[in-house]
Amino acid sequence: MALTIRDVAKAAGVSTATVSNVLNNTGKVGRGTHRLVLSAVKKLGYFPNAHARNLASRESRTLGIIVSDIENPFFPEVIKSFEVRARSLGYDAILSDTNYDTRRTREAAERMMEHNVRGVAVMTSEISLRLINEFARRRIAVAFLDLAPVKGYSSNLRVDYFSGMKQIVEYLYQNGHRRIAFVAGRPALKSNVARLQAYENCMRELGLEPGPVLPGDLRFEGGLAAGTALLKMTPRPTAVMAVNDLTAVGVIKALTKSGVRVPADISVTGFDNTRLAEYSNPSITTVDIHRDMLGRMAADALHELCSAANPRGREYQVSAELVLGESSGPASQ
Amino acid sequence: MALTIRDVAKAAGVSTATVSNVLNNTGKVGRGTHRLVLSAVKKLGYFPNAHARNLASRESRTLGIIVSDIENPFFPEVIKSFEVRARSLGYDAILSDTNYDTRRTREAAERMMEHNVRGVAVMTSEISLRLINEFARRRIAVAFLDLAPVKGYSSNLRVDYFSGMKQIVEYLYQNGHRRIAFVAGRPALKSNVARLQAYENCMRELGLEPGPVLPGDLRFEGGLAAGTALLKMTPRPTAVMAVNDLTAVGVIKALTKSGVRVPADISVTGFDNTRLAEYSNPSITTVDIHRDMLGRMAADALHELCSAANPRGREYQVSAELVLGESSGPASQ
DNA sequence: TAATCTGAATTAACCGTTTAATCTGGGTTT
DNA sequence: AAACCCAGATTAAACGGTTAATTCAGATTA
Repeated sequence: MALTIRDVAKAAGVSTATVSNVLNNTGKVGRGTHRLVLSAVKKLGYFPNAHARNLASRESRTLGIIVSDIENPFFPEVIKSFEVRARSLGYDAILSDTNYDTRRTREAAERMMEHNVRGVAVMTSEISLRLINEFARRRIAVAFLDLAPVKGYSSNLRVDYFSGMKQIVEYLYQNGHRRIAFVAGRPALKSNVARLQAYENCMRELGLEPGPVLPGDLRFEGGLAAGTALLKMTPRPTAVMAVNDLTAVGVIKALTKSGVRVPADISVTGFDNTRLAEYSNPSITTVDIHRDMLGRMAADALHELCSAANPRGREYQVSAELVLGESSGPASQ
Repeated sequence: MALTIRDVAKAAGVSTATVSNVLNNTGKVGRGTHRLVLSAVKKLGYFPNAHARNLASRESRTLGIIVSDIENPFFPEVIKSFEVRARSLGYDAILSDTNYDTRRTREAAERMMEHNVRGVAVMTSEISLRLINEFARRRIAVAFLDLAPVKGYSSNLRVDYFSGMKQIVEYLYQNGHRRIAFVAGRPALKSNVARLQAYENCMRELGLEPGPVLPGDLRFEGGLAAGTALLKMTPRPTAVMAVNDLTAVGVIKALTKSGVRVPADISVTGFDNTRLAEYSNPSITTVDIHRDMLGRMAADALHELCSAANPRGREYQVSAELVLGESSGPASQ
């Protein structure tokens, strides 16, 4: 059917092993032959079959990444930097999306095994313990996002939510805010819980009573609902911290629709520093958690686990940084 | 290393061929044996190696999709529906991102060949004719987005920009707008040119002079610059049509920052109906081009090309539909 | 009863690479 | 000149599946 290494070998008048050695730069081939083979490759327009390669070589050169929702603006940047880094480390990268669904998560994990990945970055909470163990059994390296305690063959990327939340709370405090509400996400997600707890701890550290805490869903709609609920509260909070940017956008939308001004009447903050924070009107005060670094570190973590002789999982810290926008200001008296 | 079909065969006390036939549901295996094999598969936790499968079976069951930028909010939804459809048609799907870069586009195309895809959806303009021909030579089905004339082994998905633009222009016209500016995208992209031409034609159809046309880049920054430029114009347009939503957001940002009210002073419209249009404050009047349908149709188009005995490329139409938001209204006098 | 048929299983070749083991022949060493 | 080396090539056995060709046992038919 398509071109094979044999065609190239024949065209160059050498054996397939020689062609393979040229393509893999093993340094076992003389200069003259090397050139000869390369020119045959180019002339024929030959590309090696990735499947045959993967099958024949002892070690797989594929990394996988599983995210919950590619439409969530948090992920594309992570995915991109993961792929770029993976490629520059010599890996092929494959992506699966779970859509927050348990069945799809299982299918995604199975796909990773079918594709014989060397390692996989798991950036979703829906994954079951059974699958995690299955990865371990197959000696597939795993990098979790805010999920697992570090075990033998898995590392963990820990976003420093506490520091991020602390920066927001202190900033608001310095601007005179004392009643600071929080719009949470679904407690099923570990990272949502971590964010909420960080908020509560930071409030207490400053001698403030946490709350009110409103339920949300990480989505625009949840922010809208929370914003509407906020309007009915007495005394009304002077600031609202949302669990992520999208929620903050919803809150702002609900508030401004009712004639409440942001930030003159209420300050609103987000989290994640997605592009949305910048696009929003007013732009959102938020926390940058370096998503590109996150993707890169995931690839690095997997590479480290894969290449170490006696791999030990590590804990990676991803720092967070306050980014001021137009959605926050001094507390209204 | 990992489990193979031989392990399963041994555990079930049958040959590998039987296991293969069970897994592929060829219907050549008796009921009893079938059950026996399945239980062995389950007990061992076996998953077939996708590479070996792809290599051994004559026909590849993989489809690829190449997009220019996964961070562009236009694409994630397209990718998602493409993958879902591909999977339900029995294909594995792989994704590559070109980052608007020619070299990366070439690498993406090569990756598709290396992975021996059966067909590929090309949703970027940077692709070269040489690569397109290479696809044809290898009998790889191709589905283009707004790009190629239909040839033998490729189909084309044509978004009805004209209808979309017409709906916006007529809506603005009915609301009293006569001076309607346009913020374009980079002319290197076919779809940008199509949008611009549609705008110009629609204006002329209504007896209006097209223009001014401002340069943009499909990005927030371009919108910002265009918005700033607009403020200096006399007579100032009463409405601005942006080439996409992101640009519209930038335009709105620049205008409101200078105290110009949207839509009271100037109406602004976008295109694509990304979630951004909804999140924006004010929300954006835009055109929905059914991105989920786009992804699904791409997969369908490829499947059709792959499965037909004598494949003929087709032209697919993707309709467009006006979605009213808060960013537009009657023309200021 | 012998011949034939048929459904269900097996055998073995093949898919396109990699790679360990082997071969080859001219240059060094003694 | 015989013995030895070694860089540079080849040979052939995997890798984990699929599938056409083949075998086999039991049921059907003449």
